[in-house]
Amino acid sequence: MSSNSTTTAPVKRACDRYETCSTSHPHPTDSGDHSCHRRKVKCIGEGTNPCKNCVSAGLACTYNAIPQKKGPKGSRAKVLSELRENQRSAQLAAGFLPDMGFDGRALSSTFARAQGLLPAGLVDSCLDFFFTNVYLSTPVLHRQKAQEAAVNMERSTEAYCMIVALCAYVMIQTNMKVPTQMLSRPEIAQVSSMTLGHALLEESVRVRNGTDFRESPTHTTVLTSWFYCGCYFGLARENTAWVYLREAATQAQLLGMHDEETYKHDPLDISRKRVLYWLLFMAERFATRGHS
DNA sequence: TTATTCGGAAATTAAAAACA
DNA sequence: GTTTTTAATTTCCGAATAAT
Repeated sequence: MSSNSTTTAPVKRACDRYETCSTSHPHPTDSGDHSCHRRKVKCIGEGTNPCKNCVSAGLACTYNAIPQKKGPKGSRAKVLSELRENQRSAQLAAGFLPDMGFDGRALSSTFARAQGLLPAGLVDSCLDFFFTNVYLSTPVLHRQKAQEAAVNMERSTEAYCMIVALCAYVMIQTNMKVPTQMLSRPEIAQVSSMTLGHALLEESVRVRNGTDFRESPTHTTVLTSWFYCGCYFGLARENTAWVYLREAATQAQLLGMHDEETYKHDPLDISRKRVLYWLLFMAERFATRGHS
């Protein structure tokens, strides 16, 4: 923060990075491919354009990239919850504790989470897959919100069920190829992504049944039901799919998602909630006509 | 020898938590 | 409200490697 200007030059902005899109991967053909940022060298020249490095390399020099936002995202209590969870696991292993829910409630083993079914790496690749392939046609969830839910899933059953449902949806609907090195149990590597998706769907449904989510619906629970609906359609279990669609629509109604005033304070999510609500509304309409 | 690459330390920044 | 802490991104040092 306090750079001594008499002895050290202040850090300047390096000429262009790969892309302006925050989540994209570097693309070798981008004009910024040989920039100081890419080369990890000091951008020489008092903010001049072109900078001296680009001049000597005979390259175009631009400063078009929009920097990403810095700083923590989502809850910061990640480390603390990780420590708590480690301690809990150790005590569980030693047989000192009954299995507790991540919301602090005691869980019967019927509703406890399955261990090792969904490693963090797999969550990340499912999210990547979702936002590069599925999201374009159904932008119902903001990437940053999804990332926050993924971080919170350790301690929030609601976030856990939504993320597991999202992963199941990706695997069932798109038949995403699961990289085998991401699977913590070697025996899982043998099964198809459809089967793994089915297992994840059942896990999410089972764990959610241990909560009273119906009494306090949220955007997350609506999304979870929506993903269940998509999963069951993918599995050709249409009647179950319709039930979850109606559940999602009812929760959305209870939440007041039809009234944009209720979520105008959340600019990050407003368009996603709008899309989700209208998607549910139209699907419900379609369902009513189809069954009448 | 000089040029280039890239691991990672240090600097920077902003959000969350703690405090008054 | 302000301050502190934490966690994220960005810059670019300097060792390793490649090219001449």
